[in-house]
Amino acid sequence: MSAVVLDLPKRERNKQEKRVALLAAARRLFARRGFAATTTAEIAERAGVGAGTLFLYFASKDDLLVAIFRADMDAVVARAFATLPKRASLLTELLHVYGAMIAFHERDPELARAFVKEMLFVSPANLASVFEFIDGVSARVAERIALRQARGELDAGVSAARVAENCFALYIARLQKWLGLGERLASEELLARLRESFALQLRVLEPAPTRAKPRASPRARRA
Amino acid sequence: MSAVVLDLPKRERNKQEKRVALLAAARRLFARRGFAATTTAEIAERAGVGAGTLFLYFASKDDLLVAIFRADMDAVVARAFATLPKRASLLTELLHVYGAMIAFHERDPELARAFVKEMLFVSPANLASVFEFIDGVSARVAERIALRQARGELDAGVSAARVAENCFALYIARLQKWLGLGERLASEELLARLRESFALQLRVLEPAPTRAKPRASPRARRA
DNA sequence: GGCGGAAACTGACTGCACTCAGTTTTAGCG
DNA sequence: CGCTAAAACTGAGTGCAGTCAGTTTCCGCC
Repeated sequence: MSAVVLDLPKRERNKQEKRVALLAAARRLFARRGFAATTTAEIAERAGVGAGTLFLYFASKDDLLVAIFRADMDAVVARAFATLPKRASLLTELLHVYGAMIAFHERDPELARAFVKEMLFVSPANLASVFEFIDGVSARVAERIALRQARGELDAGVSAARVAENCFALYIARLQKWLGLGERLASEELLARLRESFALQLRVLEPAPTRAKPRASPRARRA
Repeated sequence: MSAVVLDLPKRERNKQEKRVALLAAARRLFARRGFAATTTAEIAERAGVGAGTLFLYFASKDDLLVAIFRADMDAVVARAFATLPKRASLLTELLHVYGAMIAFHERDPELARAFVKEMLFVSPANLASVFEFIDGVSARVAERIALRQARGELDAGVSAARVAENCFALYIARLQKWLGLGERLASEELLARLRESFALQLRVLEPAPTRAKPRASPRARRA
């Protein structure tokens, strides 16, 4: 009866196992049959629990989806930051990261649609997790900005954190519009639009002396 | 709407009347009982049509909500542009307009939540209507920008339309986050955040010569 | 007027997310 | 070890959005 907590109380362990089993079952079924066509009863059965038990672990079917997505997105983002192109511009770096996320969403548009629609309207626990994700991405983006500010390449008088925040907002808005359209637009098109939005936002970071001049930007010159 | 041809073929007229009756019934019931607590059967009954008929006019309950909201928002925006403060800064004008929208959303947060969640994921007809709304607001914002560019107050080398687009994106993202939090944040707080986001985006419009100098912007100077 | 066909309409029905009263499992304690 | 209470679990049940086979209404045409 020692205080060894190595193997947690049986209860806790069971709960963890069930949670994991539910997530795994849901992931498989969503991928195979699609989100809408998968019933919560199926998921519960595959996970070896009662139909009602699922709802002790996740507040809703959407909640479950968000929990799954969150984990996957973490991996996608981590990889994207690990493979940042060398000696690239800030804009290129941003598009590398957000492009990776878009590519991920593109892999399963139905899931992505459901996720993006629900992500801000889930249970408090998952909502916190979503914000954690957003803040995590923004913070790493802010680092990339701050790094250049420190080098004097970018105007240090502008808050890197705020710019990063705005960029995420621009990304989310564009992504939603794209998913809402239901693939009527190629993802390349989305990326191009996002590039424009980012470029416009990032302009505030250009160091004062050189800004006004029409740099090397021969595109995007409509009224 | 409108274009009420005096005697349309009876069929067309009946259809219009039913559509209007459904919208009216839904508006009343949503306002009284709330969105979730109102059933489509109730709406149909109040409108004097069969339960299934509702779905001949609106693809889903959400679709119906979006149709209602769209009309109301039009009025809100029109009024906001009609009451723009005189001789105010662009930022002030923007906050006047978007503030009016936020105030409207605040009046019935449950409806607003449902609307914002669904607006980009509705039937093609309503989706087009939503985009029309977004583009309409952005276009009028762009006008306000262009006007100042013409006067030489703002850098004319930046696309007013793009800036306006970005502003709407920033608004949507902030609004969603706010509604997702479920009123845990005061709307004043939301407005303050939006002001920051807008201010940062609008910086790109500042005329070149004066920009770098810490002009008349004593707030927002954190790392 | 009356006929044929199409468009509009209906409400009983279906399927599914989510609930909850009742049951089983676990943990703490003498 | 029982014993108790609470936590976890269950699956039959509930309510509702959305469907569809069958019915009614409308319209053009002879």
